[in-house]
Amino acid sequence: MPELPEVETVRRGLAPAMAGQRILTAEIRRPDLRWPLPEAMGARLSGARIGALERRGKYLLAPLDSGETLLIHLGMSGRMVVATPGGDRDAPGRFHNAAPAAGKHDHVILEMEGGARVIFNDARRFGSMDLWPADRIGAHPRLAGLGPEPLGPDFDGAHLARAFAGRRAPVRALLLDQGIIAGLGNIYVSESLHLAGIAPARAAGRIARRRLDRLADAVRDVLSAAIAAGGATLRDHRRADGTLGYFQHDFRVYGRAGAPCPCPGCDGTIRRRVHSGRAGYDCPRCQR
DNA sequence: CTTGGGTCCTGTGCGC
DNA sequence: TGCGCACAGGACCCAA
Repeated sequence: MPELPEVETVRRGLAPAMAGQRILTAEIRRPDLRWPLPEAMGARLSGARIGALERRGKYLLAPLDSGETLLIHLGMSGRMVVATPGGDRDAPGRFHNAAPAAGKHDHVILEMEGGARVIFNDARRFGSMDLWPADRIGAHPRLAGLGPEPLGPDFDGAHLARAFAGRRAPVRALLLDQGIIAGLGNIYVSESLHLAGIAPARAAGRIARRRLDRLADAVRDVLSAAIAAGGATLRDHRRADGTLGYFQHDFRVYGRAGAPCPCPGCDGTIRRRVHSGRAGYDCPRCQR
């Protein structure tokens, strides 16, 4: 499901229930995710107090007072759902009774000290969790190779120029590379390239520096707007608090094949093209 | 090193 | 209504 704006939205939604709170118990209902959950994860989480929730690219990080950091990746279909005793909770599962039933794909359930229940649900199980020493969290195999945060100070046109130099791969493919820039996925790559007026298939290393500046700006603008909208909601996905993100209504090209290009004065038609198994969207008229 | 393709898994929506 | 198939927001792994 989630790209950077959705993960950031999840982080903000989880913070009230998790940040500064102690985990009373951690129930592991299914350990075989993308990678097996770490040894004795339930015991290592139980009793630990969580610090401030953080995000790096598409990863959520929850530092614990045990000295370990809980690392979470939602994969394609992963969700973090917060259920509170008095409140309700969106599907799957319910939390109305004293003996709540777990949803079908609820793999990890955290009972928080404050009474909230935090559930990791992931139908496709492409998501993952890991525990890693906090003082070496940057050396985690999944984090060590990540590129800069697109909304941080290290990301700009100059960075793209360095990363793209000599590369003949389509710019679309390199923007999806988390080692070049952390957090973009299929949606926001299409959106950013359209906003920047750059064709997805263009060889990355042959894009003029000035246009890379524009691309960097487009990435930041698209991500910022998406975060402000609470991320995008496709299908039945919801935010941690059950509300819906609404950025999908602002998509310029994603999922809009056949629709007119939203650019003022452009009479192009959005098209859908499949590269290496992934669908991308662009306007052949105003993206060059 | 770079590049492209296959793969993991389940659910959903569409056309017939 | 049922069935089969394409497709889904990720990213690793491997062959060329």
